[in-house]
Amino acid sequence: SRIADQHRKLGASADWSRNVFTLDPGIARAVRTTFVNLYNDGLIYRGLRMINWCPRCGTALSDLEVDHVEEAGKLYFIRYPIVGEGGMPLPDYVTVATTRPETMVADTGVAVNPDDERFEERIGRMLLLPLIGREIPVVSDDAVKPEFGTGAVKVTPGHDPNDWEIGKRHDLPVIIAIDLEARMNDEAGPYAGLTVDDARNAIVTALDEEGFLDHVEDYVHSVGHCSRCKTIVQPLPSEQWWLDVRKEYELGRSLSGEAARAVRDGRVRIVPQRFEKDYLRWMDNIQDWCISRQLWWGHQIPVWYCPNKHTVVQVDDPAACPECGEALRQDPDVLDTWFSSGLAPHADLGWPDDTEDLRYFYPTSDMQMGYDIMFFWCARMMQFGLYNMRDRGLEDEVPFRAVLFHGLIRDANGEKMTKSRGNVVDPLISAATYGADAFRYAVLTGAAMGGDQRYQDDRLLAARNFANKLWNSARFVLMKLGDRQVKRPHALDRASYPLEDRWILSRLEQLQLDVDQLLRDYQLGEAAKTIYEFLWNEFCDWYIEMAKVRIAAGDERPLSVLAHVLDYGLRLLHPFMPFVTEELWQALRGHIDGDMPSQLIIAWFPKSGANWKDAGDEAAMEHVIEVNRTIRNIRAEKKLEAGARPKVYLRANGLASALRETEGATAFTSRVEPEITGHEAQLPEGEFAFGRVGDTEIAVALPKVDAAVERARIEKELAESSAHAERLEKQLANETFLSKAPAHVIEGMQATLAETRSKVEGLNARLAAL
RNA sequence: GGGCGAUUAACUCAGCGGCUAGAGUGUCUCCUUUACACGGAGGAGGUCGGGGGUUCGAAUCCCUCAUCGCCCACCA
Repeated sequence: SRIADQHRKLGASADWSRNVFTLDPGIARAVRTTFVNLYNDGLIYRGLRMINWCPRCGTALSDLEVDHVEEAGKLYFIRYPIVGEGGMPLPDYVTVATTRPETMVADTGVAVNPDDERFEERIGRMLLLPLIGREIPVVSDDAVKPEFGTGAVKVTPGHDPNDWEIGKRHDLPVIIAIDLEARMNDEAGPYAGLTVDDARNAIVTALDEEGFLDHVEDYVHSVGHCSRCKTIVQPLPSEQWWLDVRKEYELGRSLSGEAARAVRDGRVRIVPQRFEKDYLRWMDNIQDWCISRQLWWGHQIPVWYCPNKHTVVQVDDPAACPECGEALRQDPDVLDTWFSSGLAPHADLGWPDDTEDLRYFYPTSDMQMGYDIMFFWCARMMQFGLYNMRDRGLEDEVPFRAVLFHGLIRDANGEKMTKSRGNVVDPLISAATYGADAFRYAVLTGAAMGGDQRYQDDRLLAARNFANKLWNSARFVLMKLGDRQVKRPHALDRASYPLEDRWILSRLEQLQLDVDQLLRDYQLGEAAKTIYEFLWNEFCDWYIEMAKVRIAAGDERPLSVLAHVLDYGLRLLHPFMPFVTEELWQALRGHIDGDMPSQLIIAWFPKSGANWKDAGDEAAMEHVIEVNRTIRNIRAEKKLEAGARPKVYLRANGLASALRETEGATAFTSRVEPEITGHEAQLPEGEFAFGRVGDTEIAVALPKVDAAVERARIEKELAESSAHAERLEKQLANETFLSKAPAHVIEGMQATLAETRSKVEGLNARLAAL
């Protein structure tokens, strides 16, 4: 199918051998079995009730398939004359208010609130229905709100759900005046044959001409539309099949009750948690579900009738009526498609059969869907799963442990994508333009979990650039590997590795820890972004650049680190960007000695043992990076020639060894000639630009210095640093802060303050020297 | 009528109690340096919607207002 094709092209790593289709025989049997069980438990019944009817689709709809849209309409106030002795209308009347005057032809009563003094004497009297001439009674009913309209409401049991209930309570007749095509029928007398809209106009005009129309007010109210075709739905009484979701099928257990309980007691985790409230409110207030549809496509209801009014409800097609042997005719209606979808997790695994798949894979760990189908799908899977799996003794076993609700993708203007608007984006076109991996990454990181996002090309572009960056970095690693096969670096040999190796390996461990935690929290986008940042900003920007120096000098040890970090990086990124990572990994796998299966997709996912984790190494390397940034910053500000290789004096204390260890890298990546000394060392004669990182003083030799520009630069930096130091001092002088804040926060702040103070000192010294 | 979400750099979005608020795109300067110009180096750009409160400390928690969006509801 088209959608399966899209899923494949976007890299969904599904087990396609277990692909199922709604109308597959296995699912059909699950549907029938469920129906029959629910029927036998008395939860499914056929009944005449108010339904939502779509005149265009020609079918009943469930409440969920009706969209309520606010519309500017009118409230019509109509006078219904009171009938006196001998059936003559009196000059007195009751005025009712309605938004649908055309339904008055089917009125069979007028209702008022029993406590409404204004109508006390009217209750029980008869009214003469204008235009039609039928006599209808005034009844009293609690459902009427005295403060709305006139306090009197016309009762149309045939065309209004409320009135249907009122009518039942007062034994009012039901008149149906609107047919299944939304046209007036013979009950509408002179208006028969008109559409609902035309009838409304004609009736209002007639009422006005004959003096029955009191007045008209503007009124905004919501009108139900078919969610599929947007046609205004008609409330109609109709014989349909219903599922009673509140009725107990066992002591204390009902479909909605169990589905709500599973979430309340945490057996099912809803992510993000805020959707839990929506789910529970809906489940707690649920009404019977109209499950029959008058459509040609779907699972036909497994109910048969014979001419002698016998009804057969069973899973397998019956040959003849078991009671009288007459021929049977199957109910022509089909089930709401969500009835079968709701069986997904267990029916897909073979239920009602006792299959190995069902035993092994049920329940599903994580379920995922857009929040817009939470009630349609998630809610039904919960209900049916808990109900059906009782036959395995799993009455408390949920269909899935967690359900993730993601947001919707909107167009660049934030509009919902719809076929009618024509603003729908074909994911395959995006994938063809930017790559499926880029599409996946962009969509995954485009919004926080559960939030909607706008489809913007620049997000795709950024993701595509990342794929390209990854590709090129891997190309570099492979090029340097040549035909070598390397062993993974081993933490026991850590002392023999230089700082940058220890650093990137420590960072890689941290990445694994971070990704693991993020995935546990279902922060998929954050996990992807974290990997992106590691690979680009740490691996590519620093490690590869630094490794080049040693490789150029003939040192082969960085190759093992490069290969290992790339391997783990690809593994971590694979779930997010399966295509590039698999492709690159295929090229890489032969170069690493160790557990390298035939495909990345089946390779284990890295999980940190924290063997390389070393805070000291990370801090030292961070220092080196900052020193380099400062040097480059000075280069840029001083507008030094790109090809110039100025002398740089680094006067350091604590981190002097780290700087020495990475001296070659500094020389290469920042294009300078560094000289690392202690603080006591004297600078040679000449002009310098100064910087400072921690307790490392940086002096970049310059051709000549513009004192004014240098002073301005230092002053700006001084102002920022002083302000920062002041804030920290103030905070650290605060007794309450010191007593209440956690120790690590205070220590961190003290360290920062010390660093900031020495920076200020250094800046002041340089300013004085100028 | 209830409920939820959003409001952070020019744009699209992260961050959701702690150390000078981040990313991508765009923009400015420099660089065709031997993986990558779909690139590299550096920079500019934000009183985190308004107002109040809680706290040693708030973009982050509470209240309130505003604007936008969504969901639910038998709104004659």
